Amino acid sequence: MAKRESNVDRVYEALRRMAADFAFKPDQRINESALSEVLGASRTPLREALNRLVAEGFLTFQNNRGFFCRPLTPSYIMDLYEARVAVECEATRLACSRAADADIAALADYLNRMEPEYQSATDPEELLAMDESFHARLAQLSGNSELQRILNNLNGRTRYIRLIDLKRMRDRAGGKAPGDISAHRQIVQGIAARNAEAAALAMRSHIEKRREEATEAVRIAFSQLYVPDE
Amino acid sequence: MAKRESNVDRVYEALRRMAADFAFKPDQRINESALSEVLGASRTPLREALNRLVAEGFLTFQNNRGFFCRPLTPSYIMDLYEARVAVECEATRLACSRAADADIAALADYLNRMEPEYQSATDPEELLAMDESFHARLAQLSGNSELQRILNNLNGRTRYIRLIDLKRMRDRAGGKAPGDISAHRQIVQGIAARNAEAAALAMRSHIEKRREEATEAVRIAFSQLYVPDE
DNA sequence: GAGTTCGAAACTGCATACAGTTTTGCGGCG
DNA sequence: CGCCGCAAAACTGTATGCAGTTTCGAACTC
Repeated sequence: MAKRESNVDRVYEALRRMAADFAFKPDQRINESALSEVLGASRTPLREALNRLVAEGFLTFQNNRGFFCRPLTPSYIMDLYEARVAVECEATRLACSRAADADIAALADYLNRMEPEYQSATDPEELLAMDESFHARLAQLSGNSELQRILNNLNGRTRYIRLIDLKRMRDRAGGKAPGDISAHRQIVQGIAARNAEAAALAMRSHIEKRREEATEAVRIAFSQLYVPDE
Repeated sequence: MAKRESNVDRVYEALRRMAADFAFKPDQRINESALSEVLGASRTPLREALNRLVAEGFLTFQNNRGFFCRPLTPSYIMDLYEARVAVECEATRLACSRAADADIAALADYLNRMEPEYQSATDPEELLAMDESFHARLAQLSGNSELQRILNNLNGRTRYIRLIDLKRMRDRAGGKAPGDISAHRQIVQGIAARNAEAAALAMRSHIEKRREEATEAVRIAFSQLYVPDE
């Protein structure tokens, strides 16, 4: 048998994480030679991975000038959140009309089991992972793998902003997670009742609330990205 | 000054067209050496382009086995159409709430100017180009470049099926284009009236009608792809 | 004749090299 | 002091070669 994971895959995963976390600063040019040395691979597999990330919207590319980190602007983040609304609301509608009762119940159960952990967690990364997991599971109920794929991509690209947002919340008052899980519960209830409009509406307002928070988070992200170290 | 288009771009465009048109049969393995010779480029840029197409969902990839044409199944096409509903309905809603009157009027005007051409055209490729152009313009009205990007990708991946569908329509009765443009007109009217729900509903039923046709078209596509030549 | 094994051929994965382009930095000029 | 021009350095674009893996087919077994 052979190795299951190629060099390109490894490099791709590393880059994806770096790009999602803005390890490259917005608009920063990416030096292939330097990066290939850091990642322990030659430029050929590195460029293959970079090309994938361009296609996924994590990076940009200019002829004869190379790869760049995507810019970070409020309107870009807005666009991503609006796209999330589109994808997740439709996924919710589809889940209403075709998800199995057992699967809906399983999601509700998941929500219940997670609740204590969710309420007590303070680590933003952990909170975000749980939140993303819920939304991914919900998208699964739609039975549509394209919507799942798109959502996964959008989540990857808003991840950094959402983390900033969660950190901000943690550092201020502690009253955030409770409201959040109730929103999730409301969505699941709508699905369980097979009420597509209600469920989709709950999803929409849930995401739009997040989006408004995110706008503020972008400003903070800016300061973290441009002033940060030393 | 330099050449604006690199070799990779050229190869990418060629491959994208080939993939969209199923010049490779579903699940067919793609031979890099042979393909690089056909396209007049070495394997390095070819592989970079192939990687982009994998990220965009036009091809698949397996470690140590190479690139494959995506499979073609009814459920896959359904997924793409459902994703289109998600994206275009939300784009329509956004257009209602924020497009400039002038831009909406321009789209209505475009529809009017195109109508004679649309009514008289018989070439499926031409019809499809006009249809895609309308939908792309409408997405532009949303002011959301992510939705535009996703729509563009989805259109690329349903392109072949839609062509098959249009060919089928042409070969049967001639009563198709008229119904179509009226649906477009209805959507634009909804936007002009700033009636988001009506416009989105019109868009939804427009695409869902197409989707049902497409399901039948997939069956035809199968026969064309697996039995076809000689 | 169906199934198995094994070696050769074909193909992919990746490093490297070099050509062409862009960027940088320095010296001269206004 | 700033600006232009130019040459060197740095970087990207792509071809090529080789190592490792998979695929194919012929010979062999039952």
